[in-house]
Amino acid sequence: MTQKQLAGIDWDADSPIVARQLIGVTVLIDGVGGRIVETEAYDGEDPASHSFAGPTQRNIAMFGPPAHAYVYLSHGIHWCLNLVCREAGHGAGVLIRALAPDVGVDQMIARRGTPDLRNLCSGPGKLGQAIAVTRALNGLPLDAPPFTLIAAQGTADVVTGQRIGISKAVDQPWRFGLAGSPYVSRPFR
DNA sequence: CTTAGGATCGCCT
DNA sequence: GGCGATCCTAAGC
Repeated sequence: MTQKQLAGIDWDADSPIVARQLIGVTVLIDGVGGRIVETEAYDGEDPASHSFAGPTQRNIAMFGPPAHAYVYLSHGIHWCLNLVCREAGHGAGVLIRALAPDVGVDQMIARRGTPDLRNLCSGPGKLGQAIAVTRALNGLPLDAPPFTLIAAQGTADVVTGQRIGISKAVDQPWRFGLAGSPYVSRPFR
């Protein structure tokens, strides 16, 4: 399997396309994780994106090859996971906002400190804590350990909405979710 | 159920 | 020095 076909995703496509395709894909770090139920798309020409102002030391991974990870620290507290797409140089990526906890649930419960399944991975920061996202993962390829990606089974029923927690390009409907999932960070409307 | 504020630190100006 | 692709808690309705 070539990297561009990893998990059945067209990694060279624009980030909204990839963000939609990622719904239902299983992502694991060291064998812990689950099915992606919520994503957000970002792009180098998108004012809300970290990559909008061009490459910097922090966001350099977004300008690297697709199917790699971009990890950043949010509000000094939360490590958040993005998957890079398009060709190198575009600064495009997809923020993983929520998972359905499937594999290694006990470990996720221990890391999060709550047994509430809906509270384990329902948000980018929570998910980062649950599956142990760290700065060490920044720039790593997704087709090798500690990452495991597994293609979605069948067709996912995807809903769209406004991205959360940003102040620019608020009208861009680049948030994607699995319809009816109890594990999204906030309901779609 | 909705809103408001604090925590906390690396990055950019 | 200011600010954030967030989360948690507390208080108000």
